[in-house]
Amino acid sequence: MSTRIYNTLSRQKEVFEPVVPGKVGIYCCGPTVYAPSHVGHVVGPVIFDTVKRFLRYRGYDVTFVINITDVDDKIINKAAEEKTSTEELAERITADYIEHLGRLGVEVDHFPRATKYIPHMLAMIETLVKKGFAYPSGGDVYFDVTRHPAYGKLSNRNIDEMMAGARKEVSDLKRHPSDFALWKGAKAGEPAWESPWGPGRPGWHIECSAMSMDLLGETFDIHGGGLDLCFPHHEDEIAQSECCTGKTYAKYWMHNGLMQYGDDTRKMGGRCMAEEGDIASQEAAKMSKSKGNIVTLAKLLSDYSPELIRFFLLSTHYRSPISFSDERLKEVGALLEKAHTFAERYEQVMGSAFYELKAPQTWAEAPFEAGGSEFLGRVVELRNRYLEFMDDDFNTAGAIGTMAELITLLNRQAGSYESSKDEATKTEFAAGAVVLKELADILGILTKAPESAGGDDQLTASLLDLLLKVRQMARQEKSFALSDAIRDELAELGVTIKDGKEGSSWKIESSH
RNA sequence: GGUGCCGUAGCCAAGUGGUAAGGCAGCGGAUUGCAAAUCCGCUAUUCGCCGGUUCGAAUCCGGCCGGCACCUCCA
Repeated sequence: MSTRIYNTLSRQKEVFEPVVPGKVGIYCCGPTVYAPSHVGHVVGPVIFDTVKRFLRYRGYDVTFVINITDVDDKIINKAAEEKTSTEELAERITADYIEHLGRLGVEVDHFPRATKYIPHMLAMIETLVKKGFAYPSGGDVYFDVTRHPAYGKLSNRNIDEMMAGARKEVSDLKRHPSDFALWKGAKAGEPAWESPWGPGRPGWHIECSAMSMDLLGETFDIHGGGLDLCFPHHEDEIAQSECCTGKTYAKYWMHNGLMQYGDDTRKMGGRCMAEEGDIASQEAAKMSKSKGNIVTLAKLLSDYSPELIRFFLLSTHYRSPISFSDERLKEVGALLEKAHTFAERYEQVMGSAFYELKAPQTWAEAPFEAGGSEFLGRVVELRNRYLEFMDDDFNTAGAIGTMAELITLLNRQAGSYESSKDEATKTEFAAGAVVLKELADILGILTKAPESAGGDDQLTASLLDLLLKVRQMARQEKSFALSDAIRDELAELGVTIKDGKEGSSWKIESSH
């Protein structure tokens, strides 16, 4: 069984073979920290976290890196606007970002900061200059794209064609219009570091090369990011890295589709956003503002559970664009709720929490020959289909489909046990539930019971229990008008009543 | 103009040569005092359009239509 990855470099799916057997390094381009995170900033992290989880399940030792760009013009401008230092602004936004990733279940091994890697970058730039791939010019240092024959291999472009479409003015400090800055001479008042070419700061792309190679090696496995970063950012990373080391930089390039807001197609997937001065983005911003659909992550996570956001992002194949809307979120939420309802049922049947189940963390530990009954045969079949989907370029949308089928199968088995009270049926049910947990762990969902919106306190719980007791009396006396009124009115307060064979239960629905 | 991605039911979404997964919504049934939850059944002769290749195509090729992204240095 082998995992295949769509590699942007070759524009086809390739069998995944790590550079170092048993180990995998993943680098994902993170945000420029100048404004609060929005939903687009977490698309890549959630996807690549899932890639990490799946590869770990497949037995690899995975290291996952997301960088933080904490030196940039946008940060400088924003800090000036807010009358604070760039350091303070960057720290604050970074903390906000990392906290949100944590809530979304994104497990990152390293968050390297650009400002901590200045010496690494300077060393690289010096090497590039020494080797003749870069040249100093007026306090800046530029990469000479004409010296790199493979320039354009990732985004499938050639420099001459691009010139035809060039629409911006070209700096006269450059030899070729496509040359890009490795180092930028400092202007007055800007954060600056000493360099052989005078005080300045790193260019846009060099940080990713320096940090990824330092943490993952000069040749590493997977480099990810939003589709919008493919050119020029990733193209330039490849050029400068491979010219510097003479080795292959990243083996597999994965690009995720961008988040879209309904009709408004403002891109949201990468670490950079359209400049405010850009006419197109002004219109987009206006449109978004009037629709009220620019959503910060903080706002989003106050309306929806982190788990739902994560599940939503995984419900579409990662290479497709994903549309953000409340309707879509609600739709996806229905399936997630079904899964949690199943978890409750599991607890009733087994007397222990589904969320606490210890499922196999790797493929090798999982008992693939569950054999025997038709039920377990079906479970294993569904697991295999799930894994085939994931092996095929991390098709989470397809995998979720098989999970939905597994839940239906498990519910049926639960019903079968509840009516027969047959111990063997129960044992099989338990084994099937472990498989569901195993598959959910790969997606990073169903890790804990959904948080209810308030009502966690003892008094509320006692009052609701009391209300249910009163209602039960009413039902026994067949005062259905009364019992229904209680149920209806509680429903309006967001409390759902379920009448089961074993008695009634209440549940406070979360806000959405 | 260049490069690339996409177009599958009311909606969302898998499927890349072998005869259309799954979810939401809807309808019918079981269950229920009625509900909720759960289960069962039904719901695309058809995959933007037109040609071609093939025994066979949503899947490959060509053309067209429609949507989107990127085409640089402070995106």
